Amino acid sequence: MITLAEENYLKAILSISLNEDGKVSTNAIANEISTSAASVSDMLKKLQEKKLIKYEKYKGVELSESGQSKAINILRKHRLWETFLVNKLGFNWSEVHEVAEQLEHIQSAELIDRLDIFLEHPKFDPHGEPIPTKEGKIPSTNTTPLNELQVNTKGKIMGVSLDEKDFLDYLTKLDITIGTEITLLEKINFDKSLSIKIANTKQHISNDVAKHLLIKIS
Amino acid sequence: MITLAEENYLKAILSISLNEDGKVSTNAIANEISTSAASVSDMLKKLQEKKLIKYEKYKGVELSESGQSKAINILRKHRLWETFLVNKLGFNWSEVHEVAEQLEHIQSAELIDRLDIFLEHPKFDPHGEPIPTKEGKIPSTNTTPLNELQVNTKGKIMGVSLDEKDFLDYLTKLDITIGTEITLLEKINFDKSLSIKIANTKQHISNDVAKHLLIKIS
DNA sequence: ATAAATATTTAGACATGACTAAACTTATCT
DNA sequence: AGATAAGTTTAGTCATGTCTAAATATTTAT
Repeated sequence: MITLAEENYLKAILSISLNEDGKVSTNAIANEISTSAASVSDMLKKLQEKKLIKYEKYKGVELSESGQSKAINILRKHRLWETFLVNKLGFNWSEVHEVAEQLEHIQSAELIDRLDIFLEHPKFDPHGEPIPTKEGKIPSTNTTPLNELQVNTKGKIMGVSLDEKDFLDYLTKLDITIGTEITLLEKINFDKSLSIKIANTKQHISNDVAKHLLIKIS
Repeated sequence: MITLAEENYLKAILSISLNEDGKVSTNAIANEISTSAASVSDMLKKLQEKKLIKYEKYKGVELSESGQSKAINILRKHRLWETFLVNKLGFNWSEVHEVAEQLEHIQSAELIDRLDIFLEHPKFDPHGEPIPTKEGKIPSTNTTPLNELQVNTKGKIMGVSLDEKDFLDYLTKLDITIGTEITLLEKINFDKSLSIKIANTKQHISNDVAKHLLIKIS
């Protein structure tokens, strides 16, 4: 059996792996789940014993086949539950993360199969992120972070890559949501901030915000 | 904060209290949650510290106000989730217990409020048991266990007081479900077993089965 | 190439929640 | 009432997962 703590470590390693390539460092994990590097080090030994990761002391870590499959399944559960919470229970997209973090650990394959059917096999969660398939594939989205676009590019917001209340509430205030048409007007070299146009209104956002907006160029 | 283990103890104490009166014994709890009396003894001390129970060594235990309120809330969550699993996801009534045992520990008052609305404020769970109100009341049902009825009484099955797969599957095999009309034909003194009539068919069931069938006399 | 800074691991402790074995309390039987 | 049985608690141990402080390894800078 896999414990709750172990699941959270696998999830953290997957999440870091998806954002950067190469092995995952102890510190990166410690930072991701707000714990000490020492605790991470302890846990990596246990995950290694269970063959859920490939780990060499001081060399960083990556998920094994079975570890990755488990981690992707947790991600699938997380995104399906978020979809349920927003589409069926009427939660706002900024309110669902914490609850989904609990729900993702419920153990029942049958439950997730039925939830998937009940939601009519959604492809994306409320933040536009792709829902991994039952077979453990994460569909790719062909989107680009807004801060990597060239000036004067026009596109549509397909999703956000950060699931944090403050961030999502701010987007809502800016009238930014999934499907919003957006044009990149100007990049400020000094602080990497961006001028954008949304619904014919000019706005200015920081690089920290822009890098989490996923755009499909039109 | 209350831990998962603590929640399970409160739930066990409530469950025993609902079936018999007076204080709850250490052994009864140990039996209910399949653990040792020693472990129960340890935990009772902790629950006492947190003022969730009233406990005197060797004298048994009862829930405090706040303990009872927490326990009833867990029961409410359990029964709402079971309703969701059966009514929305299409599970059979014999399959939902284990999953609901996990879901009942999800921490979010908002989630349960919204689930209750989504399910249109159900009064009974799939086993006919009353769903406690948000205010912590358990509606009474005015039903009698089948084995306590007098011979020749006719009634309707309103619910079952045991949520165990083998039991529920057996009922299904006997064509017994909620709403089934039933007549008590005969009580056998020797083993307390019963002859009953269901849909004009005579059947014979043990006392162990009968005591978990809740009847409204018609 | 070596020193300093950074990253990682080990050692030792602690809290939680479980266990067995032993001791103690309460109830029951003659 | 005294002995025995049944129920309960205590003592000591263990696994999990966390922590801080110290030791060790790796990387970076001069």
